[in-house]
Amino acid sequence: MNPDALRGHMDALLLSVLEREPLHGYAIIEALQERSAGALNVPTGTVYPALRRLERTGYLVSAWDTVGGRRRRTYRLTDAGRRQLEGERSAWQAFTSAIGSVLRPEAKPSGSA
Amino acid sequence: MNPDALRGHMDALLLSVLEREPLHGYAIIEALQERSAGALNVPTGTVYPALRRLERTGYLVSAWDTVGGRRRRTYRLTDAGRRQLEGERSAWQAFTSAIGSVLRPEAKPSGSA
DNA sequence: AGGCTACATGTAGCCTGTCTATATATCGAA
DNA sequence: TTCGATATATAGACAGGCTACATGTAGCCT
Repeated sequence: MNPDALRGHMDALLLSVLEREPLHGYAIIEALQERSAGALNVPTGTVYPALRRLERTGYLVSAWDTVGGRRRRTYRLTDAGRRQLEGERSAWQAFTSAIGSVLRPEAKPSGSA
Repeated sequence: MNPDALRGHMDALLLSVLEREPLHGYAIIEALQERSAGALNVPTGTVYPALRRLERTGYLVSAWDTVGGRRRRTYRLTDAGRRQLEGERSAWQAFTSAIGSVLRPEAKPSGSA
């Protein structure tokens, strides 16, 4: 997957994966892989800064906890984050629809000139 | 439309719009708008450099001509460009499928824990 | 004549999000 | 004691789309 393709869609991905339950960064990366059947392999250097950015913006809040001696920072959606997720979903629809309508190979109308 | 969203998809768009017939830059911008029902408003500062890049790569070739006293640089697909377009199309399918499967709000299985 | 809009191309430089590479630390298994 | 998995974090590179600007023709309106 061309890395540039993700540009501008990471936020939607992260928000979406946190919709059902709070998760920590590492688990988010795994969830992304699972849900996409392996197609989305997002490096930590992308996810961790993105999560912090989303927290700074107010879409997420985080809290530290320790499980089995390991420290985790668990993120959960805020109300603003849920609203944002809805916006991201419709933006995604509009986006794929627009690109799709250009990319779709138009069958030439039968009466060719 | 979030400008970042286009990142990595411009090439596919340009190649696709040139599939049927050669066009010059200005006409390509109009074609993009028409085909996307106004959703894709790509500035000249994006299109012209991208076209040159695609020509440098070998997916397009250009030729100058003059119509009504105005100079135009008309681009057409090379064979490599057509092959690339096919690749872009399947990459687009894979991309939307991957993102879509993450974004799609999963209906919780009826028997909630 | 002057001004405006549409047509037409082009570039410099900014912006910013993703990636690579690296660092740190715990735990369990070999 | 070394290794892989788990877990977080940051610096700096990279690159492509965008803003803003520069240039010029044609045709219309007043």
